[in-house]
Amino acid sequence: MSGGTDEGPRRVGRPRADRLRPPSSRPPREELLCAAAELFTVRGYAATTTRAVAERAGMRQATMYHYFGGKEELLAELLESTVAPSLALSRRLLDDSGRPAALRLWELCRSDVLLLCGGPYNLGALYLLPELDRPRLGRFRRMRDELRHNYRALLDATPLGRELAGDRAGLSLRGDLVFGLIEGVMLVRRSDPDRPVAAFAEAAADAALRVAGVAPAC
Amino acid sequence: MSGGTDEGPRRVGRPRADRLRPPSSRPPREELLCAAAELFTVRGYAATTTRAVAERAGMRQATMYHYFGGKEELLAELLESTVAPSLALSRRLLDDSGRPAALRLWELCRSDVLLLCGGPYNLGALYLLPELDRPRLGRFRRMRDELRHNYRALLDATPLGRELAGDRAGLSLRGDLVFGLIEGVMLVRRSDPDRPVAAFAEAAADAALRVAGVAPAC
DNA sequence: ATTATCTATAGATCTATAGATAATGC
DNA sequence: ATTATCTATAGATCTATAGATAATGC
Repeated sequence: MSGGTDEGPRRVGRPRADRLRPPSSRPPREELLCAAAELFTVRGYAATTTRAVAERAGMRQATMYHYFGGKEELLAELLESTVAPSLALSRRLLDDSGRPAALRLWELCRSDVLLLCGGPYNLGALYLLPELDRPRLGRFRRMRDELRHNYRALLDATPLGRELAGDRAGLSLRGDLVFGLIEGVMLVRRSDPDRPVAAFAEAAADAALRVAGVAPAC
Repeated sequence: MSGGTDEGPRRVGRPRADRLRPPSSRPPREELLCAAAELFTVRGYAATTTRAVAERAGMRQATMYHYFGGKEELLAELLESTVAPSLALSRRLLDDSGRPAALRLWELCRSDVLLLCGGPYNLGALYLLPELDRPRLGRFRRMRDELRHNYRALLDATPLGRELAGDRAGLSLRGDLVFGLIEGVMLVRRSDPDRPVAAFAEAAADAALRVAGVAPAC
């Protein structure tokens, strides 16, 4: 009879005051991040107080400062988690010169949409936050810039990309439109949150290639 | 020598305390809306205080309440101004059955992008505000829903639309992707604010038709 | 008299820190 | 002893209202 899911609170430190909810097996940092993700997307970043985040994670307001320096640190960690996997994939795809560039671009788009729409919260909606300009979010901004740059590089490696190599402005425009379409899926998701994700991601990737003008079958 | 631009303060009511800036010829309501547009887009809606708006408009915080019931009313008026002209145009285009539907859809896209990117502030960035669910913004939500519906109706009237008339899910998906691409221009604008608007609007409209799959020349 | 503005402020927050407390670990 | 949490709070806001004031209009 041992090994059940609820092995009782064997934790160090003063017990929590909130006896209403189960002790929760996840580490407190994760509980805070999860609470922040929900509140930032549903109520808004600036409108969310540190008290609301902490209380939803089952602890008192002051306790949050044991794990994070403030709201901004929570935001930075959440944002980076939405871009890191796509960035890593984009690097791998850039190196993999075996397959056609258009195909690799398609895969990046599909995977990026999956990431943006797969999680329980629409974290992509935070990309328009004016707070993104704050210094502490510099690392996220740099990651996103590199991702955008990698989209561009894949597009340039395409047959159409080589053809238009002289037309820098035109290529830049197409690249930004593709990137905008992919990140714009957060708007689509908002208008219809219950759409099946897998099929949607493929449809969005198809659309991105049509925008780029490199659709395989047209 | 009369008829100069600065005919002196001949206004009713107690003079403003702020002597530092010129009396400003525009009506106070407009000054407030303009200040709010800048602050909401640059600093964020929730992060902007009533004091900041009023002071930027050249008056004291309390005076704002003479013109608006609060921040939310400013937001509602700003948002409606970004959608009203496109909505009116979409109605006219739906009635004008003389020209091909694809062409009319293109025109709506172009005009919508022009509206979203033409003004001095990126008001489209406010479309993701969680505050949009508040009751006072119901009118804006309904206007935007009708606009989305009219995009869909134009797409349905297209040759491809008639062809796919049975595939409701597919059409809905394409419609949402088109609408998402157009509203997503605010993301593109954010990443490159100084792009020439007119050419960009046409390029975005072209891209929208490619997403829809009804591009004239492909 | 009417109007647009001002000053002052009550009441309600919210953040971040200081210091106490109640567990486990040794 | 170490740790995770708690309680309490100082200081800094922010919103919305009450009531005073300084113009013009008649």
